[in-house]
Amino acid sequence: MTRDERAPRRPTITDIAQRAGVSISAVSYALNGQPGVSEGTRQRIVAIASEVGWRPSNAARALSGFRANAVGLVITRPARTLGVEPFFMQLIAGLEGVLSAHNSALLLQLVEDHEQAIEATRTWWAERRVDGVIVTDLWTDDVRLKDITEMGVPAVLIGKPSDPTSLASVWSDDATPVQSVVDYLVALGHRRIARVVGLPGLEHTRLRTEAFLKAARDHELTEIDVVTTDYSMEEGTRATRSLLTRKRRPTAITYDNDVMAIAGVGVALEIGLSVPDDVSIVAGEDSQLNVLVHPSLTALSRDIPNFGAHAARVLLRLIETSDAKSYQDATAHLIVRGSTSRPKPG
Amino acid sequence: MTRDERAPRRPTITDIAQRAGVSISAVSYALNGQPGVSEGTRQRIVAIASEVGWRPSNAARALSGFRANAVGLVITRPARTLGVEPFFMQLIAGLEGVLSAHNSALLLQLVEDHEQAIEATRTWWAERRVDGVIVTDLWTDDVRLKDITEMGVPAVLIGKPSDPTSLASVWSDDATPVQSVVDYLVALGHRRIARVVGLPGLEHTRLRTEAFLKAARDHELTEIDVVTTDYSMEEGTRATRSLLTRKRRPTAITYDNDVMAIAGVGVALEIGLSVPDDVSIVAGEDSQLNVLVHPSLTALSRDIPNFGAHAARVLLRLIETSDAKSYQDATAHLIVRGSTSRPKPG
DNA sequence: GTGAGTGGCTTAAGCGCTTCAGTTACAAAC
DNA sequence: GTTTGTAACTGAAGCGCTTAAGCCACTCAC
Repeated sequence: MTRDERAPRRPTITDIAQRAGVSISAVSYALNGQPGVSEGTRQRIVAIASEVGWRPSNAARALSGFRANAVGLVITRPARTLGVEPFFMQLIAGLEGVLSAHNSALLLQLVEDHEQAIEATRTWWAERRVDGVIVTDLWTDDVRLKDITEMGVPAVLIGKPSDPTSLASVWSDDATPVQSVVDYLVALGHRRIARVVGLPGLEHTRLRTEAFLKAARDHELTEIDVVTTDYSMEEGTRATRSLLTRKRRPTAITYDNDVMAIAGVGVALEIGLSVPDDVSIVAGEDSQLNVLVHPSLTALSRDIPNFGAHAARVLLRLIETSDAKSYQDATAHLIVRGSTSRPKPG
Repeated sequence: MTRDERAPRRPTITDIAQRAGVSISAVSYALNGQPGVSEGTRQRIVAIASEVGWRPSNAARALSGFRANAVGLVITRPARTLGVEPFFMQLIAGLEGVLSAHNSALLLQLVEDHEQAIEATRTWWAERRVDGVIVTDLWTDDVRLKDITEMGVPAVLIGKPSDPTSLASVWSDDATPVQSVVDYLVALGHRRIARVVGLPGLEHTRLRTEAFLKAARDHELTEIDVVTTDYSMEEGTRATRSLLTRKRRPTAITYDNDVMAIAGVGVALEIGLSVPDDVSIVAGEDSQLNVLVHPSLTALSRDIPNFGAHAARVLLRLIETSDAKSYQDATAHLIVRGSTSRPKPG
């Protein structure tokens, strides 16, 4: 296959070497800041390089034992829940900032299930397209961790894995925020609290639900409920409808994300209940969506871009030094807005 | 720099050649489906390759004149408007589907302005990290097109460029949908219609506004308004507030995206106006957000993943055959929901 | 004056793959 | 039985870069 004829041949270090009258090694040393060339020669070479607009060929660098200068992110979510979830875009924004500052590219792939995710990761790593990967949406007993460990690909997990692993992770405390939400609702006077949770297999779903149950026990709440969904609007709607049409409906519902919480508000209105008078709503993830709607939603907030930035930093460090150090990010905090209040007496 | 010692050395075609007792060329031919090996040998080689888990080194392939097997997408949007905009995630999902089926990776970069976007593209192309790029958010007289054309990087534009260019584009008719929205609103009885538009520099903003003005002339509407924003929720709020507090406020407002339309509903409620009784709202972009809120929003809908898929196909074709063929995608159509109705008489 | 550095450079090997130009063996053609 | 042709394979160059090893002054210590 021929190269692209339209574009003029891009300059290589050979061209620079010729123009400078030195060997290509000298050029390589000069351009990489390695010792082995005099300061004068280096400057001459650098000048020529920038004059001809030279850039290193990533393929050539990667081939001679260096990095691919890229990290991979595989997102495993059904396509329909993806668009509206601001989480991933924010995470990507955070990752990106750090990566591009380190001249690393971000490879993105969206897949439907874990098997495809593993396959994508395996391909990337086997083809040495990436130097490492970011793994999101950890499941309890996640099958991927074994594969990833075996592959030997540097990886940073987003979230705390359920089992001890040698893989590095960037995580934040899932239990405390849930606890504080329950404390808050109980303090307002709520006794019937329900939780609409995301995908049941996810480890953080488990952690949060556990924390919820513990908090309920602490407060001796007897009428609590946990409904499982897939994070989608539709299931948020379904879950809320089922909760709010019970004989003794909850006076407060907390959701694992923002999209479902908003769907929940819609259902309440549809049923003729007012938020927050008849039912208080708490979103488990914060985004602009929560302030976009009326009433604006009380939510657990985290700085997700920052979270992503941390993950990127840990991964780059891991790639660079093979030194895996997990990092605990800030804990989500409650932002009280208009969707929560004391329950109506009675 | 040494290779990663943790991982076992990955198999290369040399290993396969040894085990099969043939030359590496034979292996290369066999694995690429090229003529030059007998069927028996080919099968033996393929068997060994899959047994040892061989995958081609992307760097090596790229270096020997082949592709990088990746395409780049630079998204130029301020970070804060990105998270909530479902558009890009859907576009990415569409791109991704086609790309990964063709074993091409997607490189993603988020930048703040056009200069950074050009720089990112230039770097990717100069380093031959990508075989082509997708260009979104075309501006009127977009400065990038000249650079991109000069670079010679295969590119597909999302949207119709304002000036004739040799670059391929995937676009949909922007004028007709706007026209149909105005027709619809006028048919309902609206005479005072406002439009809240996105970034003023964007070409499709210009096209739509032009279409809006033309439609208004056609219907002899004298009290129309166009307010400029940056697509963000905040500016949507600001624009709506300014429109709805005028002495003669519009009875219908159309927005260039969904996020601002939702913000607009919020403002109406805050002012004490009812949607759609006092003011009808139309969102210019459809997503699940529109059905998430109450009332659900009448919107212009497009199949964005499909749009992305088309763009990916055109780009791959362009890369493959240097044959640039623009593609007109389906025109957005109006989906009537609860946010529009006849204006209150008076 | 010799030996031992040392700075500044070059040579060459090698990363994993593709591909062009042979080479060999063997069947078909005459 | 020689030529011709072709299928099946090998050799080797080359993609652009890094880097170990070598070479050649030249300086400095003794």
